[in-house]
Parts: sequence; C-alpha cells; structure tokens
Amino acid sequence: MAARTADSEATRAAILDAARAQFGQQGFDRTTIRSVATAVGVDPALVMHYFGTKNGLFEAAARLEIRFPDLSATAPGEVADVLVPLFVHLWRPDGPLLPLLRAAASNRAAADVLLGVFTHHVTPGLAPLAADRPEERIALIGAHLLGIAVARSIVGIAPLVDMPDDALVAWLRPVIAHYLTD
Amino acid sequence: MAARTADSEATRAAILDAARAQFGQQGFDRTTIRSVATAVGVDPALVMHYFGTKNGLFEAAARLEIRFPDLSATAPGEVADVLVPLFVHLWRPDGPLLPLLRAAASNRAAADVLLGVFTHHVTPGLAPLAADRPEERIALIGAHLLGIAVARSIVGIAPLVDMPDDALVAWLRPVIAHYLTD
DNA sequence: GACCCTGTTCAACAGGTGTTGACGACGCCT
DNA sequence: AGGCGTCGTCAACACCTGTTGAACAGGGTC
Repeated sequence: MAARTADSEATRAAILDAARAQFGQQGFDRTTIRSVATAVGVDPALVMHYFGTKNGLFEAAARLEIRFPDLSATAPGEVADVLVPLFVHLWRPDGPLLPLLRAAASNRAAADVLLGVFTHHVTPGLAPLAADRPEERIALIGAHLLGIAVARSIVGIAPLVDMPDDALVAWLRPVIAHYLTD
Repeated sequence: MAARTADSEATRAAILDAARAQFGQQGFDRTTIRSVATAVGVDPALVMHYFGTKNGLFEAAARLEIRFPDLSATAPGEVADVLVPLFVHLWRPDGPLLPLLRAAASNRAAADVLLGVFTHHVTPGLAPLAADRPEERIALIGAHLLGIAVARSIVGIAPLVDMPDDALVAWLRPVIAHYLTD
C-alpha cells in the first residue's frame, strides 16, 4: 500500500514552497540552492537529490497548469470580470507566474514559457470574442495585463498596488471590451 | 587646455556601450565584468578602474536623463502620438530603460529607479490632463506602456514585436484618452 | 543480530565572480 | 635625455556557486 506517508513528500513540498517563494521574490540567479536549503533547514545536497539540478528545481517550482475558462458565451464587456481575478490569483507572491516573470527578465527559456502561456491559453481563449485582426487585439490585452502585473509586483506603482481588485476590474472592463471589438 | 583627447574617453564610452548592451540583453547578474571587458577587448581591471565597482558600472550604464515633454496643451486624444514614440525610443535594445527593467526583476534598487521615472516624470507630465483620481488613471497608463515594453522586449509577443510604431499609436490613442478623461 | 532501504548529511571538487595592488608601455614636457 | 602622468595589463586573492559521491541514522524484515 505504501500508505505510510514517509516524510519525504512533506520535505519535498517544503523545499518546493521555499523555492517558489525565493524564485518569486528574488528571481532565478539570486536564488541559490543553498539559500533554499537553509530556508527549509536541510542540506543543499538534499535539494539536488530531489530535483536533480537547479533548473529542475525551477521547473518544478514554476510548473503551472492553467485552466483557462470558456469565455465564448461571455459578453466583451464582462470579460474583465473573469480575466482579471484569474490573473490576479496567478500573480500572487507565492503563485507560479511571478518566478517565471522574474526569470524571464534574464532567461529566454523562462520567457518562452510565459510566451507559451499567452500563445496556448490566452489567445485561443479570447480569439472567439475578438473582431478583425484578433492577434493584435489579444496581444494588446495581454500586454496590458502583463504590465499591470509588473507595475504591481515588480515596480510597485502605488496606486495599482493599493487598488482593490474590483476597482481594477471596473477600470479594465471598458478597455478590454474596446480592444476586443473596437 | 587638455585639448588632446586621450583615448581614455573613447574606451570608457566603449565599455559603457558594451555594458549597456549586455545589461539590456542579459540582465544584471548574467552580465559580468569579464564579459563586458572581453567584448570591448580590454582587461577586466580596466573596467573596475573606470567605474569602481560593478554597481557603479551599472549605474553609469542605466543613468538616464529624461526630458518629459510639455503635454499641457495636448488634447487627450493626441497624447499617444507624443508618448508612444518617446517610450519606444527609450526602450530600444541599446536604450537605458531595458537594462533597468531587466535588473528591476531581481533588484529592488533598480525597480526604485524605474519607479522614480514614473513618479517624477510620467505622473507630473500627465497630471494636468487627467480627470478625477489622476494617480490611478496615470498608473494605468504607465502600466499599459510598461506592459507593452515587456511584451515586446522581454516576452516577445509576436504581434506586438512586428507592429509598426504608428499602428501601435493608433491602437493606444483612444485607450490613453479614455484613461485620462473617462 | 544481520541486512537493506529510505531519508538525510558531510566534506569536498572545480569553476566562475568581484575586486585588488603591483607592474609595464607610451607619449608629452622641459 | 630624463622624468612623469596617462592608459592599460598581470596575476592573484577570497568568496560563492552548482554539483558530486561517500557516509550516516534508523527502522522494518528475514
């Protein structure tokens, strides 16, 4: 049965949590195997043992499965009500997107993962709602959302940091609708 | 007179150019004193001699004086025509903003410089044009422009990378006007 | 009691980093 | 010709990094 949960799984998860936090706050290069290990209280070699390599640790920490909602029945004016909470959730300090965003700044592979999220999830999800030249329209929406993430989580532009999510939704609602349908 | 321009100034400028290019393409951590030195064809110690420290080199490479234009006589619908070319120019691969943006991803000090650009230049420049709650309005505009920079230069979202600047202006014109005046 | 298996630590490696101080060429001024 | 300031290099340092392989504790099984 292997029912007896060895501590293995727990410490593995603890390492993953610490890694996600550090990758999310300091980026890839400034996060070291040693810093993650001491944060958890284990030996650096144990981190290697579980994840093989630093890149392996990063991939495990940044792995994300996004379930993009079905928006085909949503009115353009209400897309923001669905999209914004979803992305705000993914961008939490302990979420999987922030490590990826920080790493993408100096790592093409991480940027490609981010690009893949946009290409394979955001674009197909929004395409049915967009008028002519949908790629451009959706790219502009994606850029705007990305910009809000950077402004909030990385640069720290005060009015956006302090803005409640529903206020953000209210601001974005007409803009996203405009981008979708002109 | 010291009129005889020693080569000093030239190599100093060459180092600065190489540093800006590397900081802009690879970020702070992945850019090393040695890589900059070999790109210029000099000894690493010379880089130290001119800029004292790696942070000194970065500050010199990322120093920027922005002359934000006077927009007080500009109609909201035309703000994009001024703002977008200005920012596109600052974001060129060899411009001073991209190193800052990449470094900001893992360096609070760099993020603060970026925040200062927004606080001391963008906000005062746009405030006369904004309706009520101008901070939020301007923050949203800044976030959008920032997002387009990230989408173009870091993530590489194809439709935005390929989009000519005047098309970008055309897309942003009504959105910026909307953010300014509701 | 001997054995193994899992979870973990120890000690060390090879390489790359920022930084330093002493040293060498080269051209100008007197 | 000799000295000197400028422009630059050499060699080394101390440190930190990812990574490795051997060793250790402890508990369940024969």
